[in-house]
Amino acid sequence: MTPNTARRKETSRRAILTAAFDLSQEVEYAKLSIEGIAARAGVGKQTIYRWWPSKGAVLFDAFLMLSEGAEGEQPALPDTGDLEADLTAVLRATVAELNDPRYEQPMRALATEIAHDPELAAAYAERLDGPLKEAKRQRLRSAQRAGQLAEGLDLDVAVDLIWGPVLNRWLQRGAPLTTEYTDLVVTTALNGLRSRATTETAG
Amino acid sequence: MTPNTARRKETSRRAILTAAFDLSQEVEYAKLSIEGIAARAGVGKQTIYRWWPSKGAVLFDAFLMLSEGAEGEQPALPDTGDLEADLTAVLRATVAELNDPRYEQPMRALATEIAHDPELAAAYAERLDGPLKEAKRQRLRSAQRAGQLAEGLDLDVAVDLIWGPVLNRWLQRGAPLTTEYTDLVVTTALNGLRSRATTETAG
Amino acid sequence: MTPNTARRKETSRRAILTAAFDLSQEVEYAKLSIEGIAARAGVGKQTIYRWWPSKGAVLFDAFLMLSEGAEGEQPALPDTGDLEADLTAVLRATVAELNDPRYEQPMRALATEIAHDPELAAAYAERLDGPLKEAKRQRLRSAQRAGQLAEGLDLDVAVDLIWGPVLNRWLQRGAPLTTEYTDLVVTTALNGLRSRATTETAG
Amino acid sequence: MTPNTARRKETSRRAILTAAFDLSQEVEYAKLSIEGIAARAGVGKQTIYRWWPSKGAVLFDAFLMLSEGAEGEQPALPDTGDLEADLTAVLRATVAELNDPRYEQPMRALATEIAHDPELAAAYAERLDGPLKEAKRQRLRSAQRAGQLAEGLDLDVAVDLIWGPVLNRWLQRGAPLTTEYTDLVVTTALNGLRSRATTETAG
DNA sequence: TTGTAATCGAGACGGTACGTCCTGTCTTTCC
DNA sequence: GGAAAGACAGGACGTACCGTCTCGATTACAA
Repeated sequence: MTPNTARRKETSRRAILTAAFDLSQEVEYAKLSIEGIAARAGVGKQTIYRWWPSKGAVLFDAFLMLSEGAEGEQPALPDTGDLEADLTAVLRATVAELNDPRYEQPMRALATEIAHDPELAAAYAERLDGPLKEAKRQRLRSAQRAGQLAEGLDLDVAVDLIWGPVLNRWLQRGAPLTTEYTDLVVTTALNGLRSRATTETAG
Repeated sequence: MTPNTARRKETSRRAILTAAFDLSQEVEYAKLSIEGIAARAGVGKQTIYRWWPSKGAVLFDAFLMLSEGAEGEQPALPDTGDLEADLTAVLRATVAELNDPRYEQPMRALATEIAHDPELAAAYAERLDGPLKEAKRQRLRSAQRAGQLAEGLDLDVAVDLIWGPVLNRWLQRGAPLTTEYTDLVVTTALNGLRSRATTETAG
Repeated sequence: MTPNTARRKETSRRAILTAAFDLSQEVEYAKLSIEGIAARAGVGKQTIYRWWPSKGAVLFDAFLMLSEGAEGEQPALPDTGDLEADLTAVLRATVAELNDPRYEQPMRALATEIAHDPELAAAYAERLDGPLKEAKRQRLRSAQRAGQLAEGLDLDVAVDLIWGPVLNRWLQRGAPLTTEYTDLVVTTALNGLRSRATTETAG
Repeated sequence: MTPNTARRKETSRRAILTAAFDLSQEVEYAKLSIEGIAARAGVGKQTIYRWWPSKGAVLFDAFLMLSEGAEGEQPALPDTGDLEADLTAVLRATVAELNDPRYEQPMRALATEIAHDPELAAAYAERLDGPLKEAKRQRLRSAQRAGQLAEGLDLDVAVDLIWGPVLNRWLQRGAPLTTEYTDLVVTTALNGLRSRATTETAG
């Protein structure tokens, strides 16, 4: 039932993933079709259906191929010792990527597929977002060890507190995603919403 | 060119919106079709195409109808004076709604339509999310006036800092959305990530 | 369930039948596809599937359209009083048609569809072959009344005895279908296989 | 180019022919596929494509295998001296076979392949129908020598006059194929259509 | 006795067509 | 003129086969 991976044709696999990624930026999401991907890749439709369970899974693998090609396995955030500066810099890069016409539509496509497909979401969490999230946690852990972050801090929550607002604003298009906004998110997340005076004098 | 709203049949309009909402929870998103909505509503397809520009717009109006029916126009967050308790309670209610099988699929459907359609996003931001966001801002403003929140705080960012992580985790399915998580988000957002000692000595 | 014939688009119907007939002579039978007919006719596939149950049924209607266009309702065989001459002439015309490149492939296509589809065969027997067969019977009946044919003769069998060998040789390609052959079939069928002497002395 | 027959695997060949024949009676003609035959025979598709040029050729060989297995090489018609009785008996057996569910569909399948494939038709005429037709001619020749059939009779035409109507009615499904019909065909073919009185008095 | 070359089962491949579903438009008929 | 109904051209779906191809694994002939 599961096809024999050994006999798989690597050139076709790459052609499909490349076609999927390229088309997802060229045509609007609703018109991204398996038929179109197969045609662009010069491949029979069955070759796609044989190896991937859904359009979203193809897209996911396309991103995976890209990320594997680009990175030297373990990604890491910059660590200059200045956490706020480092986070600000990273988020500015993220904003640039999210607004980059080469990536925006493909990323929206993947994000919405994930929103409707738990299995795909799990794969994403594990294989694409996982390493990235670990890098983020590492940077925060480093700052925590240096006494810059609260001791009892839940690092997962901390990561969400910084990236959650940004990703949510981007995906839901509440407002344009700017570096001013992300800079402010970093500062506010680090300092918290509370009035300093209140807490400090209370202490 | 624009159809005459005066002659519009209200019963058909409501039937369409009800059918759209109901179907969006019954069938998986990919199988939600205008054809299906029309059939369920007992309405000609043209009646939908005449009044709405897209499937997402129908869904949007369906939510609008629901929200108008339920609320007395201006929504407001509870204000007991204890900000953390109030936010925690509100977020717990939000989690319950996001996880409610009656709303989860329809909300995901609307969210993904928004992610691909700027016009729809603008309508959402203005008419559905707008009043809600204003209520959130109001609650924070009240706390700010009471000296509980930092003076220079950007309330839009503050709102995002609390709701962004939650909505992002829900939509991207990074992990199950629990009240433990949202409670922690509230506390962490209010207190900030930084170590108190650090900031104080640094100040 | 059954589509509403009243709203049917006549131009599409004719385009489909014309395309079906034309393609059945241009491409080899195995490559005659509904998809191809729809494309040639400039029609959606569904329009074919809506009105015809099978490829053979389309082909059948194509022949029906042709025959209705050509004939003034009741076909008749020539009746000069000389039965053998009349039959010979008719069969020569039949041979010409069966060997005519415009008709050969379409007719083979229809014949083989009939061979596998009893419903289609019944429709053929009633609507296409029926009137023709009646004309053949009529001519024989006329000869019978004139005392030229045996009194107890079963006219259905008589018709088969003349046309059966011809059609069978054509369809099964046992040997080239020539007028020499059909002339001989007519003579032999009329006279019978038996030696005259034998029967007479036996009588 | 031509594969080496010496190395051919006989068990696969038989499995293929058996599967082809069996499937041609089990599934409707349009669903008879090389893929299905290979699967049923437990054979790679290439093994079929290596040795046969077409589906019809496989079917033809399947019939050939059957006919060689059953018969002692030269078939012969019964010759009791009573031609009419002998022909009637043979045709009754033919009718039984044509109506036998074990043979009907396979025979229709072969017949329609032949109708579209001249090469296959030639092979059929020579190797399958040839010996049978020779036997029919032999029986008629015997009767002719005994003075029962007209001297100048063309035996090929004579054979067609008897079997043509039967095969044509069977293949085109004009009407159910019964022994009453074939009995009548034999009698009528032998006696001819003409009125005896006419010919006799004319003589 | 051991290559070595062809056949074999298996099944992936680029394609074509299937028959179904839906899109967005159009037309008919009723109200 | 809006509405229900639904036919229409078109396009994508996911499946089934086509005929070709490549892969080891037999298998038989020649060295």
